[in-house]
Parts: sequence; C-alpha cells; structure tokens
Amino acid sequence: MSEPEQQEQHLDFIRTRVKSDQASGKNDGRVHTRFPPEPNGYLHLGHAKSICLNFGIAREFGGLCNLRLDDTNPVAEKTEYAEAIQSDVRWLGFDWEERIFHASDYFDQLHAWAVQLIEGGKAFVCDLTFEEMRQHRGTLIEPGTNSPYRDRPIEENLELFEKMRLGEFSDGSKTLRAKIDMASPNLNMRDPVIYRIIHQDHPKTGDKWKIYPSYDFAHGQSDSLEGITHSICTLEFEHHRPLYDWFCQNLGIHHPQQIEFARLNLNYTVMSKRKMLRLVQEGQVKGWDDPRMPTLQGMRRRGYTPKSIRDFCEKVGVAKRDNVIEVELLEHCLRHDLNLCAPRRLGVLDPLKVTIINYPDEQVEQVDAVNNPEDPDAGTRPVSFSKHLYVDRNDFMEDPPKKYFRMSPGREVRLKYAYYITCSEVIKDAEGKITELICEYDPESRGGDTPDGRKVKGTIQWVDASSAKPCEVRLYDRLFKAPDPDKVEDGGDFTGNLNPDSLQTIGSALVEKSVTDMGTGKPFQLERVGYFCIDPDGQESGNLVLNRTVAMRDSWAKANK
RNA sequence: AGCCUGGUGGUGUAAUGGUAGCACAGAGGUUUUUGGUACCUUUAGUUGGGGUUCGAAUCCCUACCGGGCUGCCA
Repeated sequence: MSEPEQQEQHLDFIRTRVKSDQASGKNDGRVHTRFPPEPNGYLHLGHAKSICLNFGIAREFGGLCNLRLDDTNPVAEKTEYAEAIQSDVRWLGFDWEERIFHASDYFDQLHAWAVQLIEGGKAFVCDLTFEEMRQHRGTLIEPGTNSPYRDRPIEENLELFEKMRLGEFSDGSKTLRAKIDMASPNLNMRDPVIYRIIHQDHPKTGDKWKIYPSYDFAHGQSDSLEGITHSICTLEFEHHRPLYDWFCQNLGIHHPQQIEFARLNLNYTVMSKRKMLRLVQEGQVKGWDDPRMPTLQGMRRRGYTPKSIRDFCEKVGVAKRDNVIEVELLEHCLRHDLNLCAPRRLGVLDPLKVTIINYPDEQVEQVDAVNNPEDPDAGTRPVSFSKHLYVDRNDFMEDPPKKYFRMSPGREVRLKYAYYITCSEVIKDAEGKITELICEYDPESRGGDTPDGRKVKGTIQWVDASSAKPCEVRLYDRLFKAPDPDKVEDGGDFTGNLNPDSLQTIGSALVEKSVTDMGTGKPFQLERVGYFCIDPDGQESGNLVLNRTVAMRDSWAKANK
C-alpha cells in the first residue's frame, strides 16, 4: 500500500523513464533488465551499484532481471571469476532464479547474424593489419578512409568469413567489419570490427570457435535475444549506443533501449579492475579479498553486511554527472546496520592490568551483560568478573585533561555491567611505564548502580584476566592517503598515494571468552571500540584473528584533534 | 581541434515554468551503564553573462569549467 507512495517521490532519471515506458505500454508493459559483467575479474562496489539498480528496477516494476556473463573474449576470462560473480551477487541478496545466461550461449546465432549482414552487403572481411586499420580510421577531427577491401564481392566475403571460422587464418590477419560510415564523427561507427580471429579455447565453448564476436556485436543482440527492455550501462558506452541501435535495426530484431548512468567513485580508494589488479600483483594488498579492497569479497571479509551495501547504493542515487562519493556515507550505512544487528561483547585492544585490592582473592562471579541495547529480545549473557582484570590503556590517564571522563587516580568510574571502581595506586616499571593499576571497588555498586544513586561520568569496558581470550586484531584504515589516488605529482602513479598505515596489526588484544563462539565473518561490536568479525585466517592454527570492520564514531577523539 | 555529454551547499541527490528539499559530512545541544545510539537545533547551494516570462535551477543564446571518444578490451 505504502510502496507506490514511496516510489512516487524522487525517482531517478532511469526509473522515471522505465515508469513512463511501462505506462505507455511499450514492450507490452514488460520490464526486463540484466546485469552483464565480463568474467575477467572480481566484482566491486561499482558493480554493486549496477546490481542494485538492475535488480531493483525489475523488482519495483514487477519485472525480471537476468544475470549474464559477457564472455566474448576468451583471452581474459576464467571460470573462477564467473563462479565468484555468482556467489557475490547472491551474497548481495539478489536472485536471478533460472535466468543465468552467457554471451557465448548465442555464438551460433551471432554467427548467423554476421552472415546475414554479409549477405545484405552490410559487412565485409578486411585484411588490414591492426596498424593499417588505425591509420584508415582517421582521427577525432578528420574522417577516416575506406578500407581497400570494403567492396569485396559478397560471395568472396562469405567464403573468407567461413575460412576464418574454420581457423584457416592466423590471429589478427583478418577481421569482419560492419560497413557503416568511415566519415562518421562517432569513431565507433567507422566500420567497426565485429568478429576477430582468436585461436584460443573458450571456458564454455571449448575449441569450437576460432573467431569471436566483439562486445558491440554481442551485447545488444544478447539483450535482444533475452527480451531485455532496458539495457542499463555506464556512461562510457554512450558512444556505442548508435552502434547498438544500428545492429538491432539492420538485423530487424527486438530493440532494447540502452540507458547510461555515471559509474560510482569513492574517495580514498580506486574503483577500476585494472588498478586493483596492480595492487594484487604488486603485493600492496594480500589478494582480491583483502579487507581493505573495495571488492565485494574484500568487503565481505572485512565484515560489511549486504544490507549496508544495498542501502548505500540506494543513497548514492543515479544520475549522469560524474561523482565521487565520500567514504563517510558508506561508513554511515555500515554503522547504521551494524548498530541494529551486531551483538555486543567486551574486549580491550591494549590491555592494562587492574587489581581490585578489596575484592576477595579467589572469588569469581558472573555479571549480566546486555547483548544488544537496540534489541531487547537479544537478552543478556553472563560474563565472569574477578579480582584481576584488564582495561584499555587509553582509558587511564595519570594526569588527565579537563573533559576526560575515564580513569585517573582517585576518580571513580563504572566498569560496564559490573562495579564502580576507583584507582588508588599506579604501579610503574623501571622506565616509568605504567604496568598495573591498583583499585578499590564498591561492593554496593554491583550491576553498575549504587543505592545512593551516585553518578559517574565514565563507563569503561574490561575483561576478566583468567578467562579472557588473547587474539590478534587487524585494524584497517583507508587504502590511500589522498582523497583522489590518481592525483599525483609528476612522474608518479596512484600507488604513490598508498597509505603505508592502512593495516595495523595488534598481537595481544584480549576479548571476553564468548567471542570465540562467533562464527567466522559474523559481525559483533566490541563495546566502545568498534565493529569486528572473525577472520578465516586463524582457523587452521586455532588462533583468534579479528578484523575491525569499522571503528565506533568517536566524538572524544575528534574533539581532541 | 571535431563530436558526444554533464555543471544545484563540502559531498551525493531531488525539485522538469510557481516556497530550492533530503541524506552524509561540519557546528551546537538533550538523553544515555558504549564519549555509541536516538532526538533537537544550526551553518552552507542553483558556474558566469545575456534573453523569454507576471515568475527561470528548469526554456533560449553565449562564455567558462568537468568528463568521454582515435582497441581486433568490455
């Protein structure tokens, strides 16, 4: 009921168009989109925007969305990538049902259409080399010149194309070109290559083909065959639209509408496969799923939730102008979701020993800790408390500044869910480094309140020394130190802007015992510290390794900058 | 240089001839057993110049600025 109402406001330009097409009865009111990645790498946040757009539009308008692997070039494509793509789309929360297709499913039809074009005098086999073709193409301001092979008789074209198909020519020696207009201001229309010779096996079709269709000859026709109504792609394909239209028209087939939108950019990171590949190859990151990478696999390992990414994609909007989104928006979406769903636990990154002198030596008790204040149904859990504890080193200052609420000598603070304590003595080593805090507790304050209603300004987290689990914690910061990694001094490239401190490893953190029960990759909050999840890394060694997904917002730290 | 395309607060995105709105970020505050969350308040914008109109972010002209295009990649 309320759904159409919500859609009424703020439709982006693509949805506005889809809506009007549907209203006017175009395509019999059908809406059918597709997400068509090339299986030559891993999906990243930019793809997520496209996935959310295509699947989202289909859902909102009662239509369908296909998953299509655009596998027209066997040189770079691998089954490994195709599988990762499917896993990532599913993880993001979308379902293509039985509609997964491959451009290679259409190779026979595409070939037949190429023959049809030749027979109609609209395509020809060209013997120009790569270099010669470049020279004939002309420039941005000058028209090109016709290939000397352009007027080859139809019969000869048919014969040569057949020999190309049979593998009788070497790679690059011949191409099949559409016969359009060498003087067109749009370079894509200057007799584009539609089939090239590639003697390489294809992951799907094996050694059946020695010739493969180009993107331009495959994409629109694949859309057409699948009955796509709106073919949504990024801005760089704008100049290809006339070609897309030309093939549909000249082949006399169903003609989907191509619509272009601006791709997503995020500051402090890179969003191109090419650059990510370099980071992986040069060992700047540990792999495609490094938690610092903007790949879906990296974000997943880092602890991002699918919902937060979908929410982000919705919030960035869809338009045609170039954009750079601030990471703060992504982090906002992340924290917003995590705050609602992540269970709370206690942990200290930089442990400082605390001994409560007036607490019975051998006593151990269980205090109740709230699992999630945002979700009463999450209940509570028992956490053990005893004479020997650890707190975080940055929660104590011997000589605190004015608005510091945490521990300092003589100031009473609350150990969350446990007792009020007051530091009475600071113990240091020979170098003057604080090694231990001697404190006194108020037995009346169990649970965190006192009968006299006395208030404390500071509440800090802690762990019980005997039961806490040691773990390794990986803290991540932005991958690049510059908002725009591509903006470099002369002679450098984007790798010069890498942030040397993007990964900080803490070897000796302590977390409450129940953290061990969290499954790998499941987000939880270490109260006052941030959101974390268990990394697959410590699995085999039996060690506990945590990734910090994102820190808590910290207005105290910000105020002290 | 030619063609295509786009310019709305710091960032992103609405308003399609009729009150420039929303979100993030920033600032201030209230609540709080997370310096979290939630809530409240607040700063800040139509690239410049002409024109049409009672009225222009919106239509026209012009200047300026950004992006894209010379793969047998997608």
